[in-house]
Formats: sequence, structure tokens, C-alpha cells
Amino acid sequence: MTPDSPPLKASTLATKLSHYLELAEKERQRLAEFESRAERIASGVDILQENQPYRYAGVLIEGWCLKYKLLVDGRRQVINYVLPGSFIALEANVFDTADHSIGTLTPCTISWFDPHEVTKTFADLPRLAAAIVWDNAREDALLMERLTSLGRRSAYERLAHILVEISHLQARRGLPLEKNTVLPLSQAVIADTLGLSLVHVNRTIRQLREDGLIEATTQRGIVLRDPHGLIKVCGYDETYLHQHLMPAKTREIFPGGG
Amino acid sequence: MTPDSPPLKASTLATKLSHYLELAEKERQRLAEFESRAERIASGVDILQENQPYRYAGVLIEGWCLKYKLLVDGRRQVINYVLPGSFIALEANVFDTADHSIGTLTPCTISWFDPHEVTKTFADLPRLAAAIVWDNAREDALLMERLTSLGRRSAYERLAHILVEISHLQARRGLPLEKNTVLPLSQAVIADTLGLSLVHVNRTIRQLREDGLIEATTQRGIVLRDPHGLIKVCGYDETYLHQHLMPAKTREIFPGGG
DNA sequence: CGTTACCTTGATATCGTTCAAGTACCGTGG
DNA sequence: CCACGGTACTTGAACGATATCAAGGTAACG
Repeated sequence: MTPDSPPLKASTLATKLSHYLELAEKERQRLAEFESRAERIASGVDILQENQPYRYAGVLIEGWCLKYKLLVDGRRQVINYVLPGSFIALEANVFDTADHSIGTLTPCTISWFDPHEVTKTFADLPRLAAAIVWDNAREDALLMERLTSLGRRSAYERLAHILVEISHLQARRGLPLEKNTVLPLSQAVIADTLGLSLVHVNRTIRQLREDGLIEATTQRGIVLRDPHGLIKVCGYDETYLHQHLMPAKTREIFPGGG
Repeated sequence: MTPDSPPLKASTLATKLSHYLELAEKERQRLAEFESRAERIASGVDILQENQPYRYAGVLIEGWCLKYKLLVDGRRQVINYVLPGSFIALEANVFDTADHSIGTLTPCTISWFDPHEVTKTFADLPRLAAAIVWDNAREDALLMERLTSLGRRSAYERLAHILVEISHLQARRGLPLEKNTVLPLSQAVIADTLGLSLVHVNRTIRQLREDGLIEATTQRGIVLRDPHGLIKVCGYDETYLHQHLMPAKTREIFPGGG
């Protein structure tokens, strides 16, 4: 409950959603409210657990989280990486019980709120509703692409694909990437993301290195040495990232501000 | 453009969405409008294509469709099965270019409309917006479960899992299932859904049969002989289907009818 | 009654897993 | 500053699950 981050910075949510829609002042304010109760959480903590009832919803302000599911025997599948500016557990509005878990991968700053504030926002500020729907749709697109990787791409292709994907997502958030990239992803996490064994991920990384596509890798450090080559290897097509404004026609329907 | 189905039947959409929310008359009417331009489409036709711009959105009224992605070399990954009462290409509101294809698996009845009618509905009838969000969230849950199957379950488990899933979805739509179930799914489609080769799907089906879990299988006919056994085999947990009304609290926020 | 799509089966190859061991790095307490 | 313990990474060897290749069989459809 300690507000650790500077209070008046532009909200993470607003930064992200304004990629899709220019926001009115009233809308920015509402988004800022969602981020007003920031809390600091240690690394390696579950902030949502499968089969438990939902309580709060949240916004990730800083850090990385992991959305994952567990099978009874301990096998784990990572669904996606949750980056700053993402809502957490928004489904609390529509479901009672969580069907997945979310854990912190680094120390995180998260702001919690009653999920029903979002329901109200749907009635109040439909433009924000539209932006949230947009965001969901983009997440879905990522998920479908991941499904395609797991179902139809080889280990080598999967790894190349996710490296390029992460690099694109980072770039979108304005982070430099060409230089020395250190991801908070252990090889174990990558394995559980790609549906591979840890050992095989390790060997596949080595292979990419031997092929000159990526560089070194001390602890968690991977640099894309030949991004273009990686893209070619896995048939990467960034369409699914949908990094554009909403179609003009949709924006017209909501002329100015609330 | 020929309206082939009886015009005054309860709309497919209303039937589905009222699982989540009691609908007001005004809302039912709006939903009925979405279904007013029904068209008959043959089996095996693509009604949406990857990398093409979106045009119309639609509602599937009758039949089964396949949502899938293709890799350049022809590998195919099926994302999900589209059943009656589902919207199609609703993302047309937020994206310009499709990142997946949708094809008919059986002859279908589909009603088309301008996707922006849905955008307007978001401003007009926020309760419907909420119901649509609910529905999306459920689709996501299916997708996450599928991802988990592809990443972490064996072929045998995957097949058991999807058979139980389909049987549950059918049951929800009021279809008898215990009797002779004929799915419109060829083994090739199942293979592309589960990320397996056709040949291996065939062998795995045989294995399930030999283990007494399913029965016979002439063309596309599979009967669950021991549903409970199948559930045990794959650790099936139906939480992810979220077959309940919205949480009471969410429903309260929208008291009666628009 | 031939054509086509779908299903079935065998033999062989491959990719990825598992088991087992060992190494490098990093933070902590002495 | 060093010893210690943990976590993550690395590598080898053997195994197993699934893919691929190739050939037939069967049922539906015009």
C-alpha cells in the first residue's frame, strides 16, 4: 500500500491506450484513478491463483509478470508475459473463479482496484471501453500466434519467433533493444512458454548462437545479432501485432472526448 | 442474400448471451437486427482470409466454421471451432487486416452486418457490450486451455481433452450427446487443432478405442463410451468453460433493461 | 461404377525428452 | 575478502514420442 512511484507521472495505462485512441482529459483522469493505489511486490510471488476466487483487479505499472496454468502433476504452461500498462485480472468482472495464475517475475509495482470500477467505466466512458476491447483483441492475436507456434513450429522456429516478438514489443515500449538486451526470462520460463524442455531450449539457444543469429548469453542476456535472419527462419509476420491506430471509421464514431 | 431460415425464431445470439445476463426487449431487438441478413454458404469456403482487409462482420447462425492460421509452407494451425451464436470478425472494428482465416466446415447460415453497428451498440446499450466482453473472455479461456494442451499435454491427453471439451460445449447448446455423436471434424482437422500429424491422430484414436474410452469410428463418428475415464486421463477441469451467469455484483451494476 | 475424400496400417527417421552430472554465477554471512 | 549455498546454465548419453514416407482400404457421391 505504499505509493513508491512518483505520483504525477503520465499514467502507464494512458500511455498505452493512447496508441489506439486520442484520450480526453476526463478519460485520462479515470485511467489515473486506476493507478492511484500502487503497491510494491517482490519477485516470485503469485498475485492471482488458479481456482481461487477473484478479489481485486489491477494494473501493472512496473516489472514483468507471468500468466500461467499448472497441470496437476506440476507441468506448467506460460500463457503470456504481462508488461507494464496491462490490466490484471480484469475478468473478475465476468468470472468468479480464476482459471489461471499470475506471478511476478521481477519486483513489480501494481495498483489494485475494485474490478467493478471498470464495469462502470463501460457505461460512463464508452470510448475507454472501446480502447480496452482493442487491447484485448491485440492480446488475443498474440495468443493465437503463440498457439500456432506450439502447434506447428519446430523448437528452433519457436525460439526465433519469440525472440523477435519480444524485441518488437520492447521496441514499442520505447526501450532500446539493439544494444545489450537482458530479459528477465530464465531458460526455464522460456521452456514453459514454448512447450519445450529446459534442456532442449538450452541446446536450441546454442544452435541459434552457432548459426550467428544471436549473440552470447551469460545469465539471461540475449542479443539479436541478425534480426532479419531470425525473422526469415521462423517466417515471422508482424501483422498479428496490430501496431496501428484503430481504423479511422471506428474512431469517427466517437468524435472528440467523452 | 436469401433468408433461408425462419425469420421469427429467437435469435441465436440472444439465446447465447442470455446465458450471462437477462436481456431487455430493446437489447433482444438489437441482437435480432444483427441476424436479419442471413445468407447460405457452402461447405469448405473461406469467409475471411489472413492478410486481407476486413469487410463485414457476421453472426454464425447455423453450421460449423474453423478459425485457423497458415504458415508459408502450408502448415495449418486451427485456432478454434466457431459454433452457432458466435460473432465472426468482430475485430474488424479495431483492426484493418485479418491475422487469421475463417472457413466453413459444413454448409452454414451467416448473417452479415457493418461491424460499426457493434461500435454504436457499445455506446447505446452498454449491457450488451458487457455481454460481448463476457463472451470474449470465455473464448480466451478456451484458447488458454488449448495452449496448455499443445504445450504440455501428450497426444493421448490432448485428444481426450478435446473430446470432452466438445462434448461439454455441445451439451451446453442443448444437443444430445450420449447417443451417436457425429462431429463434422475429420481427423485432418483434429490433427491441425492439436498440433499433431494426421497419422498420429489416427493411431491415438485407435488407442483410446482399445482402452475402452471411446467407441467405434466410422466416418467422423466418435461416441464417448467412458466420459469419466476420459476426464481422468487428461486431468480435465471444466472451470475454464465458465458456464455460469456473470457474478451477481456485475449484474447489479446494470439493473434492469437499457 | 468410377472418383474422391477420408481413414488405416507398417516401417523408418527425427526431434525432443529424460536422466545424470557438472559448471558458472551471484548473494549472503562470517 | 572468502566460504558457502542456491539458482541458473551446460553438456552427454539413451530413450521415447511423434513425424514422415509409402501403400492400401473404405465409404460416400454423382
